[in-house]
This record gives sequence, structure tokens and C-alpha cells, in this order.
Amino acid sequence: MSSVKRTTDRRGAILAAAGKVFRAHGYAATTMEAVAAEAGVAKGSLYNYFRSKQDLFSQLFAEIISADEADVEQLVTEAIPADEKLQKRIDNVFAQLERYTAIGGLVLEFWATAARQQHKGEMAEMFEQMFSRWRGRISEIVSQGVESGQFRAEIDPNVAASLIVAVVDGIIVQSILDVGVDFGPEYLAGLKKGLLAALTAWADTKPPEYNQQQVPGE
Amino acid sequence: MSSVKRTTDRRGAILAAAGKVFRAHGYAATTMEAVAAEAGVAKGSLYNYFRSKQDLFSQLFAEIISADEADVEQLVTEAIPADEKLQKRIDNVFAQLERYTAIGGLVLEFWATAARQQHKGEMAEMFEQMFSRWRGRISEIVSQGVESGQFRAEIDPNVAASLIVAVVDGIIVQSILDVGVDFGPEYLAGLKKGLLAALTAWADTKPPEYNQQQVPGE
Amino acid sequence: MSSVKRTTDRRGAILAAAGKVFRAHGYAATTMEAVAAEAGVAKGSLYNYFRSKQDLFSQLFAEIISADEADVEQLVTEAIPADEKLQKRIDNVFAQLERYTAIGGLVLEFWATAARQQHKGEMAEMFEQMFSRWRGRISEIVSQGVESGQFRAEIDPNVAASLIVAVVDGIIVQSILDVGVDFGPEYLAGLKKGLLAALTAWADTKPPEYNQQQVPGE
Amino acid sequence: MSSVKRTTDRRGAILAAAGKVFRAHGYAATTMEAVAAEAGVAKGSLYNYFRSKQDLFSQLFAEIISADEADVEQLVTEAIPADEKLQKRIDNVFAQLERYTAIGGLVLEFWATAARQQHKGEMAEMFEQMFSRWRGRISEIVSQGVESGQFRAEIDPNVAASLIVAVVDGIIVQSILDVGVDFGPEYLAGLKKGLLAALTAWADTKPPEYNQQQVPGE
DNA sequence: AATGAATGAGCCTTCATTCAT
DNA sequence: CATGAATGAAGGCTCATTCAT
Repeated sequence: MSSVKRTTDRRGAILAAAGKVFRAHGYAATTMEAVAAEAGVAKGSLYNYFRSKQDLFSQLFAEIISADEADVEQLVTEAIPADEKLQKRIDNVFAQLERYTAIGGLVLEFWATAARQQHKGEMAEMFEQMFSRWRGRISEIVSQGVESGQFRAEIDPNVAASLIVAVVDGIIVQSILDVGVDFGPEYLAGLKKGLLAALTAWADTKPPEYNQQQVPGE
Repeated sequence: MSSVKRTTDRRGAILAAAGKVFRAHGYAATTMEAVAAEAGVAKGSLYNYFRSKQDLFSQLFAEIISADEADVEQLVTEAIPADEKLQKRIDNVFAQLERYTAIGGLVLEFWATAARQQHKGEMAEMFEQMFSRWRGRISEIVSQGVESGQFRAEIDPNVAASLIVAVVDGIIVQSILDVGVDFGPEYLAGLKKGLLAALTAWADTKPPEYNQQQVPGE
Repeated sequence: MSSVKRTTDRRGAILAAAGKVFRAHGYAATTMEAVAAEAGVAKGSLYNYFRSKQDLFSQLFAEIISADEADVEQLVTEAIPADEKLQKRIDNVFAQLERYTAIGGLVLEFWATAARQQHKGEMAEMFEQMFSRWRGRISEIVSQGVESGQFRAEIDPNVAASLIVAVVDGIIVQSILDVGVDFGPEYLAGLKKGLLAALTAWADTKPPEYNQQQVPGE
Repeated sequence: MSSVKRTTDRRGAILAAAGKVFRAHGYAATTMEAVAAEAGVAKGSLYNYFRSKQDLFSQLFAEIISADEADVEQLVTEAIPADEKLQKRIDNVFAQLERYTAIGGLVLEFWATAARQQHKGEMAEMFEQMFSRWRGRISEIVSQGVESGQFRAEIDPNVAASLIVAVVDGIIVQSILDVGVDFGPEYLAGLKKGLLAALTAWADTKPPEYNQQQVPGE
């Protein structure tokens, strides 16, 4: 019933091939020929489905992002305490760290090379939306926790959400760059404990004393 | 009076120009011609100082990293409490967010495009060292805090350090991607408070229940 | 009627154009652009048929050599006396002096410029084979003459063949270098007479007294 | 008395270095930098002695040719029979085959690459003169032999000389191209015997029957 | 829709030559 | 005369894109 679909799902095949090749070689070093070869089609055929290399990349990116949507959407609506929701989200990220690393690789790829030029606007928007959605969901969860009294009242859910997203992104970056961190159970436990502690406890801080430095070519 | 020798310092000029152009256009989209023009030298002159485009990029990257060294090194040895050290480091990052964003951009650039190809090994090593150093320093600070009783004893300084680095990196990434976050005083305060709370308080956590999903082209 | 298939035969056209341009300007001074222009194709098209300039040159050379094969091969098997075979071969060379000059030019070109670098081995082999074949054929003819009693028995067919090839090559070289020799009928006659005389007569010789001299840069 | 000269014989040093490098790498693949390095001077200094790369090559070539002059000049005037003179000349060539190979290599180099472009005329002239002189000297020797009755009267000294030069050139070419010939004593003996036989005997020949063939790009 | 040969703009790199010191 | 950094023209090669079949 569903197997007849495959016969001519050229677009999907190309997209999959593109994902593979872009991740392996990077945007710039990926040739349309390589994508075609991986997809098992002729070079010219690519242009029947995508206007250009840029376009292929953009659509691939959009595809990946939208696939991530449903997954997270459901979390917010579940009927469990906020702290468990957070932990569950973290667990998800770690369980799919490999997957997020792959996506993240494409993100970097994208940012670094493709986002410039013409599509800049269109792409920046995609990024912003993706992050907003993320942040929004986390923010809701934190709000729920604050309202239920689980989390401290002084907490600004938006700031907290931004920071939580930042940790996760930072972890993904470290994973992508393969920087020698062992993301084992202790790491995961440490992260969760730290996070909840930060949301339930609160500490005093000092105001900063600024100083500056130069970067070449600034 | 000390050194009127460097009448022009071509190498520095080229490096500065390269930093500017690479950051503006990305590695792949940067032409040697553009760098030369920006530096105010002839195209051929670049090759009197750098063997290739790759080499130029690598040396630029190395330059930037090494410039960051001294800056952070001193922090560890200062005679102030661990929590203040951490806050100071955070303050520094925020104060120089623009600078770190620039560096980070180059890092992404680097990872995404330049690190592949031949120099992969050499470059991966540079990355790993950079992160290790970072982590190492933070880890020392956390250790100091644990020893002095400021921070909770259960904390694993290495895990904590990794996480702290992750937050900071995540923030830098968000800054680079310009994702709509306002890194104002509240954000800074929120971060510092959360951080210290996490280090001084401690919470209970739940074990994860895993689930998986696919990425196109895997 | 037999093959309307090769509507354009790009490869052949490029090869022909390359032969023309290489001969006219030499390997180093020949640009791919010039070859493309001469062939009436776009610069990039050359690389659909030949991997590189070197490759183009090599294939051109191979083509020319192989074209020369059949021509000479038949001579050995013809049912005429050895002396006539030799004369016929000489006649052929003279009749096609222009052609051989062209080939020779490419050979010099080749030796002087292209054979260095990477393909040295592959190319040296081509040379050696070409010469061996030549020599082998002449050697056979001389052998036939010696066996039939036409030529003197003391003659070593291999040495004789080498020398005959040398004269012919020398003539081609002079023709290539355009050194002011008139290759008219008298010259041809003189060569043939001298050759046959040398093979039928035999003279006394003296042992050499050696002396040496220097070349700059040795 | 003569050793003070060396102190500043920069020109000679450069010339020697050029000979070495040109022979090793070929004209096109030789950089002025390499010549300078080999000569132990700075790149710019070359231009104090030679107008250009071409000029350097030309002067090197002229130098080598003129060095060959004296050597052969004396032979003609010696008071020995013509056949011995010829044999002596042949012996000389063989004794110095290595040297002639070196020169020949430069000749090919020159012809193949440098002779084109502007200096074509000047260079062609040098070639022609070199060959003429060669031929002239041999021609004289043959004349002497014909006059003294040693050689046959029907022989045209000019044609004979051309042919003798051709053999020698052919041998040098084979030596340069390193084509698998063993230039041992038998080869030398065979050459000398054949040569003298050709000059003292005489044979009947047949008129040629022409046929043609094509070269790609003609 | 599929194909893949053809295209040509564009880029990195080399190197002979110049010239200020 | 010596030096070597600076120059810039020139060329080989790649590859996204087009288009005739």
C-alpha cells in the first residue's frame, strides 16, 4: 500500500543523498555531481527538483528542521511536573545526541557558507524561528514550574529558557567539534542536577568590571 | 624608538585583512584577491607570507587563539574566591562577546570548511587543545571552590567545567547566529545566579527513558 | 551508411587541434585555451576528454605512434630482397619526411618538457618501445639479407639496425632543426648507396685514443 | 696568476648553475630562483648579468657551442690520412658521448621551448652555423680522402658529410633519449667499418615509389 | 522527466621581472 | 653591484548550470 510511493520518490532520494554528502564533505566541497552519484541519478536531473545548489541545501535544511517539530511539540502538553518535563527533554537530547550532532553539523555548514549571498534573509529567518520555537517551549515549561511553585519565583522564564537552550547548544557544539568530552551518564546526571538546582536555588552575584581587547581585522 | 624597523608589517596587515574578509564572506567565498585588496597589497604578495589560502586561514586562526591565551591564564592565579573568579570570567566573556563572536565565527568557518581536506588532523588538534585549556582552567577554579567549601562537595569539577564551557559556547553560538536573544544585564545576572546556584545547591533527578529518530541521509 | 554515429567526434577534433598547436608553439607555450579555440570547443570541454594538459599530450603522442605502426609492419613480410626493403623504407621516410618531422617535433617537445615531471616512467617506456620496434624491424630485414648472402656475414644485424635507425633519426633531426640541408634526390641517392655499400663491403678500422673535455655545470 | 679571476666570476658561476639546472629540469620547469640558488646568488642578481631567462639560456648555449670549436678545428689540419681523421673524429664523439649528450639535451631543450617566441631568428642562426661548421669540417676531410684516392671519386663530399653528421646526431639522440642501445666497442667498431665501407665501396640503388599518410592536426 | 555533454566564469597559484634599499 | 620583497599577468583546472536529445 505504501510501497508504490518509492518508485519515483526522486526528490526524497536526492534530499537524503544531499544530507549524506553535505555532512561528509561540507557545503563548498560538495559537488552536484557527487550528490547525483550518491542519489543514483544524473547530474542534470537534480535541476528538475531543485533550482540550484543553494536551493537544494535550503530545502534539505527546512526538511530536517520540520522533522524535529512534532517530536518536541507534544512534550509541553503532557501532564507531568515541570521538572520532569525538563529532565525528559534533556534525556531526549542526549539520547539523540548523534542525531542532533548531524543536524548541528548541517547548521554550521549552512551558517558558514550558504547563509551568505542571496538567501541570507530567508535563512536567518529559518534560524530565528527554529530557536524561537525551542526557547518558547522551554519557556512554557519553566513558567509552568514557576507557577506551580516548583521553581523559584524570581526566575524570568525567558532568560532561563535562553540559558537552557544555550547549554544544550553548547553541548551539541562540543559534540560536533569532537572536542574530547565524554558525554556519559555522569555528565548527563551532572547537567540535570545543576539545572534543577539553578532553578530551585538562587545565589548572590557581583556586578562586572569591563575590559576590552582587539581581534585582528576588526 | 624601540623598533622603527617594521616600516610596514605586511604580514600583520594581511592577517588583519584576512580576518576581516573571512569573517565577512566565509572561507569558501573569500578570494585571495579580496584579501589582497583589503590588505592593500598585490595578489602575488600574499604568497610571500603564506603558502596557500589554507595556510593563511590556519595561521590567522592560530594567531587569534594564542592572543586569547594570556588573557585567561592570569585569572586562575588571582587571590580571590572561586565564585568571584567564575563571575569574573563570565563578565569577561560578556564584555568581549563581540570579540568572541568574531572568533567563534572563524571557528565555525573553520570547522565547516577548512578543517576538512588535508589539514583535518592538525586542526582538530588545535580545537581540542583550545577547549582543553578552557575546560582545564575552569575546572581548577571549581576545584578551588570545592576545596574551600564554597561549592558542594559532590560536584565533579571536570563535569562542571564542561558544562560551564558549554553554556558559554552556547551563548556565543546564539550570538553568532544572531538568533534574537537580548544579552542584556538581566541575561547576564540570570546566568551568574543560575550558575552559582547550581554549584552551591543540588537537586534530585530521574533516569532517562530513551527513544530514537532518523535524520535524512543517514 | 556504416556509422552516422559520430556526429561531431569531439575527441578527434581536440586531438587534431592539439597536434597543430603543440607543434606550432611547443608544449609549454601552448595554452589549453588555444587548443580549445583551435578545436572550436569551450575550454572546459577539453577536460571532458582529457584529464589534464599532460594527459592530452600523452594521448596525442600515443595516437601518432600507433598510427605509424601498421605502415611499417607490412614491409617485413613482403616478398622482395632485403636490399630493396631497406631502400623502400628509406624511400618511405623521405617521402614522408614532413610527416616524420612533425612526429619528431612532438618527440623532442615531449622529451624536453613533458617527459619530466610525473609521467617520466610511462613516457620513457613509450619511447623505448617505439625505438625497439623500429630497430627490431630493420634488424629482421638485415638478418634476411645476411642469410640470403646479399649482405656480408660479419655484420651484426642489431648493430647495423641501430646505426641505420640512427642515420634516419639524424636526418629527421636535421630536418626538424631546419639546418640548411637540401634533402633532394642526390641526398637520397647518396644515402641509399652508402648504406648498401656499408652492408656489402667491409673496411679496416683503428682503435681509438681517448681524450676528455668539460661541459659547464657538470 | 690566473686564480685571482675566480673571485668575482659571478657570470661564470651563474652560467654553470644554469647549465646544471636547465639540464636537470628542462627550460620551462626551471625557475630563475632555482638557478640563483644553485649559483649561490640572489634572484635579482641574475638580471645584472643576463637580460632575461631567454637571454641566459641563449648565452649558455653559445658558450657551450664555442667551447666545442677549438676541439674540432685542429683535426682538419693534422697530417694523417682522411680515413684516420674520420675514425678519430668518431672516436672523439664516442669518448665524449656523455658530454655530447649533455649538450644535445640542451639543444633539444632549446629547440623545443626557447627557440620560438622572439629569439627564433637568432637561435636558428646559431643552430645553422653549428651544423654548417660541423658539416664543413667533415666535408673537407672527405674531400681530402677523395683527392688522395682513398675514397671513391663518385662521392659528393657535401652529401657524405651531411650523412655522417646525421649518423652522429642520431646516435646522440638515441643516447639522450636513453633508448636502450648499448654503445659498446662493437657498436663503435660497426659504425667505423660501415662508414669506411660506404666511402670506399659503392652500390646500385632503385628509384623510390612514393606514398603518403596523414598526421593529426596537419 | 532523464540524461550527460557542453559551457565559461572564476579562482588559486606560479614566476619572470622590477626596484627601493 | 647585491639583495629579496613586491608585483601582476597569465594559465590550468573546477564545477554549477544549461540544453539538445
